[in-house]
Amino acid sequence: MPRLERETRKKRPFDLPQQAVVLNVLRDNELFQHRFGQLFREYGLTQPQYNALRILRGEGGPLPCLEVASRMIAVVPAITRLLDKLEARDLITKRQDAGDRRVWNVAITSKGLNLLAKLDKPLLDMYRALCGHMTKTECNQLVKLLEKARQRITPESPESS
Amino acid sequence: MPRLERETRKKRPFDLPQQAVVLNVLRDNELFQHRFGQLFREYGLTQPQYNALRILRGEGGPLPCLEVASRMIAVVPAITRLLDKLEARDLITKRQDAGDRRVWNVAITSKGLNLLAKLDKPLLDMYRALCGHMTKTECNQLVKLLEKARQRITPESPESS
DNA sequence: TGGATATACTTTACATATCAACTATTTACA
DNA sequence: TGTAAATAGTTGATATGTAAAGTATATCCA
Repeated sequence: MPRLERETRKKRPFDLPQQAVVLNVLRDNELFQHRFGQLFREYGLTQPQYNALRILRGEGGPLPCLEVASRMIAVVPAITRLLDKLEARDLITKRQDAGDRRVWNVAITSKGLNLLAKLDKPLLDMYRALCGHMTKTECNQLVKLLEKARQRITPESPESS
Repeated sequence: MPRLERETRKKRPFDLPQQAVVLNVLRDNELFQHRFGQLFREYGLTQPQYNALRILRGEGGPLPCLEVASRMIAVVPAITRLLDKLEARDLITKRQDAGDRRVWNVAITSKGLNLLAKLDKPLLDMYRALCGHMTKTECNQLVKLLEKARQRITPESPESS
């Protein structure tokens, strides 16, 4: 019996190889997310909060709220509340755009940058702890296949099927 | 620039191949979950609700609440509410165990089975729509690598590091 | 046999995902 | 110009993930 079916004590085999792909992705994700969630919480963050901050750090400057949302594959209303909470903790700033007053630009603060910096090393350690038993070649191969697996799905607008 | 970094407009390359693995798993999962969530909602279910029902159908008989939780990698309090809601909709039954009165056994009802049956074909279509461009060989290889990737993580008790 | 411990949940509280509906502002165009 | 449509974001309601604390029952063991 393949591994996932044994782990979940599933009685029926997979109907399709594609089904096995999807369910195994979901499974790995659950396990990974659980660990990362624990780490982030030690630093007073949740995963989505961390993601938003990391996007802003990577950008290096202000971004419109919806741009942050699209990079996170977050549904729009979720971003409003998430960013509001980060702003309330002074981890980001949120300012109305001068040119288009519908737009609110958010940027990471130095307090936010400091918090992220504290997480950099523990995160690298976590990556190694979770997947350090895989060789670089295996990792690259797995990444390539994961890229191909999501090829048919538009990343920018998940709702456009 | 590797694909995920371009998709998310990330400016820095990955520090580790293991990091790329984890982040690509999270990415595929987000995209997959989004699509499946939409499908389930058309049938009045959420993903966790569907999972619980599928576990009970697969089992073919009653299971203790916590057994359902462990197969879903759900934290315990979440299961209580989820199962209560399914019971309120008559999709499952929940009965106190005669031998051990701490235990509540849940089982899927015929109404629950009918609902799941309606989803079987759309789900197979979805698997094909998402990953149908991958060959069987690629799927199997990807599954093997995903299994290896989670090898170090105990599936039964995610909290036991 | 009785008290400490373990087990199987439940309850509460807070954060996020999701949809639907709404506000404010801008753009397109007749 | 002025009205319809599009865009950017907010608000409200329901469901789940998570931790912490509580309840009921069972088990261990001195």
